[in-house]
Amino acid sequence: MTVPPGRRERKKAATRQKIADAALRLFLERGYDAVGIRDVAAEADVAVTTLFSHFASKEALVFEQDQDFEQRLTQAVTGRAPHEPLLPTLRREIHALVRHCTADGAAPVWHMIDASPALREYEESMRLRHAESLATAIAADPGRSQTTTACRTIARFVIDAYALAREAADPEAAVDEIFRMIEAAWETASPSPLM
Amino acid sequence: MTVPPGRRERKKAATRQKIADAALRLFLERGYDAVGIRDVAAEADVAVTTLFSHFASKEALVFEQDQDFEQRLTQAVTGRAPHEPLLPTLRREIHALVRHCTADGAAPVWHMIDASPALREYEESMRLRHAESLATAIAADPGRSQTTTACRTIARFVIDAYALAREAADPEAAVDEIFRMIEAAWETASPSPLM
DNA sequence: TTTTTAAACCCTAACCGTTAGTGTTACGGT
DNA sequence: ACCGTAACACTAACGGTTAGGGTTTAAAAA
Repeated sequence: MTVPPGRRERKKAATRQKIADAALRLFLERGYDAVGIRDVAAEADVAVTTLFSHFASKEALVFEQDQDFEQRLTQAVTGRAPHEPLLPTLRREIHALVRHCTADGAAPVWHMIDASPALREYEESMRLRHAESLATAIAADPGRSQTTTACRTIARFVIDAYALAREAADPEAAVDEIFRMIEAAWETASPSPLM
Repeated sequence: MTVPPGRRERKKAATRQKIADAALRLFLERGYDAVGIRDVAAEADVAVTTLFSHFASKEALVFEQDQDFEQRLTQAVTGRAPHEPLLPTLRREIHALVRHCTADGAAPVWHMIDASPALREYEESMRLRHAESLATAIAADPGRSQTTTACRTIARFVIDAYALAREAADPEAAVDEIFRMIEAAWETASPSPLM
């Protein structure tokens, strides 16, 4: 698998990267709102239509690689050792993700995101999609008997944990605090106790 | 209070209503995406700029009166009888809101919303704002000692309950199921037990 | 009352993200 | 060597949104 990619795919990847780099550079230099799509295309030396064949929207230029987010969460669920409990696994993963985006190098980018309502909104709707994927992964987990609603609820709560922790004064501690609440909610949704 | 409003304010309110009515009529007739802002303005017989002085965006035309949502939730918290527990109050309110928007008359509008990604996204970002207001209201509740993070978390969970219940097969039952989970989370966040 | 202020409204023209239509180039399979 | 097609370019437009600048009229000040 992963045969040596041909010249074609390498060129395509290079173009995509060139666009993403140009976009990030301009956005950080002049501010997201002050940079137009036409500016980015010119800086990357591509046509506007080409830009949009690589990125679905202006906002997507900023969240270039955040399909990882979705995959990491669902894989944490589906790919964990058998009998390993669900929520500690998710907590560890959220910890890692929060740490990743509160790292020093990422600060300017997140500052830019927080400053733009359009970007905040986009990020939120991204997270909604992530929550749906996560809910599906949780519902498919073997040896589990919660309702569909409970699974979707927990998935939302986990995504909320990420969003809230990012904004908290002490993100790491916030993850733990919120996950204590989620654990309690999850146990309540279990069909066994007192039945 | 509420002195007789002058002619000016009455005219303004009438214009706003005329725009909202025209918009809803056209949207339901032809579909949200097939109707342009210029169409709505023409139907309401106002200038496009006037339309935008009453509504911040095209999507806001659809969610015309949903500031109620925010106020109902925060007032349910701040205006409840002393010593009345928080979560049952919120559960009752969410029940009412879910019932309201799953009522028969509201079906066409919600069908339209579900059919448009732009509207779904807008609604979600609206709910984020609602969650923030609710979190503030909860945090300001007297005789309570949860952390800020816990309050924001619970507020999010409550808003999630609304969103998830709306989409569930049996919305009323879903509200109860999710609130059982939220209660457990809330108790875990209380600083008293086992200390 | 008269005068003044400013809110509500109108119109035109544009800005900006995004897309359709239509070619052109050049890689990759045959 | 040849053909199909993926990647890219160019132009022009569409649709939401805003800026600029003007007119009317309710309401507050004189």
